[in-house]
Amino acid sequence: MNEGGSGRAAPRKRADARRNERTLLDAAAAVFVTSGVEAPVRDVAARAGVGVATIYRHFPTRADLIIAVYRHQVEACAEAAPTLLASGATPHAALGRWINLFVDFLVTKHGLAAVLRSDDAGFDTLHAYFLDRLVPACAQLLEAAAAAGEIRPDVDAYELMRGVGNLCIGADNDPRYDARRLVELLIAGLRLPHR
Amino acid sequence: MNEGGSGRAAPRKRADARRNERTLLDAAAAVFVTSGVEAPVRDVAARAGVGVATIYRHFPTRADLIIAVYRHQVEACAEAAPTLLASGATPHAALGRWINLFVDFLVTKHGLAAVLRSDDAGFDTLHAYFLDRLVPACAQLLEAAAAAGEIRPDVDAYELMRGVGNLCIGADNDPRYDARRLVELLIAGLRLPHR
DNA sequence: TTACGATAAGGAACGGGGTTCCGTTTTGGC
DNA sequence: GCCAAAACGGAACCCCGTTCCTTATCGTAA
Repeated sequence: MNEGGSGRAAPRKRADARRNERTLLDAAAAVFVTSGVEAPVRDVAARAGVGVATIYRHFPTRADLIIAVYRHQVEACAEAAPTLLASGATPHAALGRWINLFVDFLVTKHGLAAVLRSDDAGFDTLHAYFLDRLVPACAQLLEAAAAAGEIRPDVDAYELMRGVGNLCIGADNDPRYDARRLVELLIAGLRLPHR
Repeated sequence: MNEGGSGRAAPRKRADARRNERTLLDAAAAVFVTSGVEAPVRDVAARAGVGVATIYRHFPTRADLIIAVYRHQVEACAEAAPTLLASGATPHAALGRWINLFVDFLVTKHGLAAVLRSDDAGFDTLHAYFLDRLVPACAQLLEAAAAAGEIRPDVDAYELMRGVGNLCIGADNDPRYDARRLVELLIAGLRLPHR
């Protein structure tokens, strides 16, 4: 009875280490909800009842902790793309719904959009993960919509994802700013004038 | 012969203080160009050959220094709005050109867009200044374009400025990301389907 | 020209945050 | 139960914005 029997590569961690990893993920998730993604590392450590070094032992950088916390949701978002495409709606409608999923994800995570856009070297792995996972999903939708003649054919998935992410920055804590609305306008701007 | 004879409110600063203020503005401008707007205060002080406290004496917060450095260009941008409106083009074309001015300003100032969007309390005066100055200019263009039936009538100037500013974040140092293009798409999304 | 008070300067000091180091504790195979 | 390896905790370090306190400079008036 190894760990799920998936392989022998990982030498299996000690029991306390596994326990702490879970505890840390839960603590981080809780702190991120109340204080935002950029909450001090010390806060997460305190909430988990561990020392700061324990965080860095499990997650080499802040970015890795954030990735671990949100991995499930990012995966779900990526996997939603083909599902939406196959759901019968037009490709443009599927694109719109998928973008909405992404926007909802971002605006409900305080500060995540800002971190996603940070050019701090420490967040490179975070950028890479999000882009690797989501850009292909977005590209699939864009290609389908372009092939159907619904949108301009020259829209780059990377650029669009970056733009949408940027529009979501600061969408929390500012009642006068509605990121969803602006993203809708941006997506509307993609449409070809149908004639 | 007072200082320009505008009034007696300011007790006139000492000569060295005036000299240092100029020196600081020049140094800050130079440092911002090479290291970005978020360059360490100490770098600006070193470049100007003064102590850090001197910066804070002249500019109570980082934000005030940034405002002072870019004040001229922000004013010019704000004043361009009525000029463009009166220039004979359609209101929507004037809006497009004005937005381009704003975007060009932002993307050529490393990190300024990011700071403009920061929710750090220290940058409140910076936000207030930019918004106070530019939102009315933008609103004037939006109203004209809406009145001409060229764009949707329910677009808020504040929201649009925030959105455009957000789209400009990180536009430098990423050749795959073209903020101008995305902003164009966003502006295109404002148009009413003309029928 | 010099002396003196007000103004401004300089740099050390403080506080906060990310990251690392090292002595100590816990675990798990023998 | 013993011991080496693994993991832990928190102090330590570094960077950065901001403030404080001492020193230097300016400008004026004798």
